[in-house]
Amino acid sequence: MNLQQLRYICEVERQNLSISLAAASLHTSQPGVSKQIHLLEQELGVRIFERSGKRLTGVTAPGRIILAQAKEVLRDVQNIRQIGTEFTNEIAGSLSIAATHTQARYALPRAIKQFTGRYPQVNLHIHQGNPTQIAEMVESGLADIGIATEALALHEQLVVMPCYQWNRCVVAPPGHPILKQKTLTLEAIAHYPIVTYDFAFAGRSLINKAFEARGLTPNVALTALDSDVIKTYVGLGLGIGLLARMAFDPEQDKNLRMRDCAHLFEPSTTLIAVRRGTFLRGYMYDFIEFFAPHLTRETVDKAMQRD
Amino acid sequence: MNLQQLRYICEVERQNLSISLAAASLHTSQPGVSKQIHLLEQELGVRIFERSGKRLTGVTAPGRIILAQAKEVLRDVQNIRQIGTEFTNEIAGSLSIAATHTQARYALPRAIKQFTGRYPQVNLHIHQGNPTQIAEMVESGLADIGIATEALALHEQLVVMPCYQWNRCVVAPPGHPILKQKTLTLEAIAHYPIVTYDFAFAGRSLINKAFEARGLTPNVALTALDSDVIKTYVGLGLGIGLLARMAFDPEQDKNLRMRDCAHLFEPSTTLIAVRRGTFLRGYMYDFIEFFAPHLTRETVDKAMQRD
DNA sequence: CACCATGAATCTACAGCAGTTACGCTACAT
DNA sequence: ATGTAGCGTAACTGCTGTAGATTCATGGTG
Repeated sequence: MNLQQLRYICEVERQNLSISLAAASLHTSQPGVSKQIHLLEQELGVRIFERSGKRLTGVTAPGRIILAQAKEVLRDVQNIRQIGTEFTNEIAGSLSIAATHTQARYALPRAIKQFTGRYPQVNLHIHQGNPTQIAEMVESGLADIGIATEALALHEQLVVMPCYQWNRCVVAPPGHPILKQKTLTLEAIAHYPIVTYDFAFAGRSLINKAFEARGLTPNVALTALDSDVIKTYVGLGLGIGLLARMAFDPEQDKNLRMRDCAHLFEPSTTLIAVRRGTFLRGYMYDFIEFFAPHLTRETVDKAMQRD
Repeated sequence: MNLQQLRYICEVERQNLSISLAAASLHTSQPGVSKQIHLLEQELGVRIFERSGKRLTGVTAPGRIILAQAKEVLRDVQNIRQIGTEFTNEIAGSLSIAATHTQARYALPRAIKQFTGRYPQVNLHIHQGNPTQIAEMVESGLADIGIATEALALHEQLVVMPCYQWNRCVVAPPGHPILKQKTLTLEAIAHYPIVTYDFAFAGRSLINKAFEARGLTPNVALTALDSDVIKTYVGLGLGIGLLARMAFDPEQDKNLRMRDCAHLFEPSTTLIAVRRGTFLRGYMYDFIEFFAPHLTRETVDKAMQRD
């Protein structure tokens, strides 16, 4: 058994069971891949792939387990490489962050600015996605760090740490009656058409819960995937917006007015996640600390230990 | 990078930084090992071993991390091999159990008997040791399963599951005054010289705690590493024995008499441990279930998932 | 139903690398 | 000072993995 063989079977699976595609993507020849896979299957004494004639048609039961382990091995090998570069060149490398739109747009910029100032030689990649996609990106190693408010805690492979709490606000065009209410209530909000987040995002479930608890059924006119879309439609007079407090910037959103409503909803906690067992470069620890100052290197290490 | 190189550096570390010994133990030549290690160091760009001239004198900081990861890789590779044999030949293989003397002598035999009846083709190894050694054996992969009462819970890498509870008994030669007491008390026990377990073992700390709680200082005449030694010295009249209830067998220990004292001490829980992330052969699940019937395959899997 | 396109296995030739043996060099002990 | 244990270097050998050409199996299509 060798690492090459493990790479081959993983790539073949990733390429929908095509040996030819896998060979191409690994810059090698199709017969080479074919042969190595056969050798591995022979050595282990089990078929990894199901075949009908000469086509690969599926993954066998043992194959599934073997593939999972093989991925584990390859990740660990990748880790060893990381360790090498970390000690050779502490300030260069790449950092890949997966975050939701709201995080990327409103929470990340400050940390990113600090980070690029400190580590100009680190290539930065920000992937945007919904919380589930973010969890998957971190799990698969496509992203080093994931930031979101939901879904992360469900994944066993992730080490999840709380960053900060936040709550919501109501935005409306100037002069809207909701802005004149003495005290803002859920009843008042439910009275108008609402523009807010899609279900997959930003604690949308908490919003619904609050209304339900009061026996109210809010009139949600439009759900959007990000705060900017919400604000745009509120600006168009489609209704009042219900969004993350941090997503409102009085400087920029001059065409809207905001009222805080932290007292109406449970606060949400933004989480940061890394894959368990991954070797974190020095600058990754620093980025985490820029983003959430209480998450020092020691805190993060402890969380990863605890698991 | 390849698996061979990782094997080499691990073995060199294990052999106290001797390349020659590592080469011998891996059945290859010294220059081959030397060369591969240099190649790996070159590829990673960091020295793994510290050298003074041509001698290896230590492990560098990055080396320590790399070695840890390398061991992880090798274990996972071993796992893949296990998966192969599991599906090729479900009933053959080997099972290595690490247990304390008391467990091996009194608790294991029944499960072992059932096991060998069911799986005659599985090679069985029982390693004896103190709880700390047992934990290390399981962690390093030297043993598949560890059974002990203490120390296991401290290791992060282990998945620990409770098996059964037990308590202690007093043994003494026939006619000893302690056997005639109407009700057995700690005071009565403390009145005689005691022969019991060494501190590392079998909830010895619980014994001390019970006496301290009553302000008693027991007169411990002799501490032993196993129950049989204790019984031997009690037979010689050195004092009364305080040992695990299951370690007294009226059939065999005809020269001694026993009094249960479950009411005097907190019960101890015997634990079973496997290394997290290890692939368990089918028969290993079965062994665990033979030993502790409530630990079904599902229960064990869940415990390993949870971590 | 025949034909074709696609994709995997087989065969052969070759290149590169791991492993071996012989030898030189360095550190440390006596 | 000298011997010895132990690592590195060099040249060679053999094996293993890779590439290219070809053959074989499958499934789709007119």
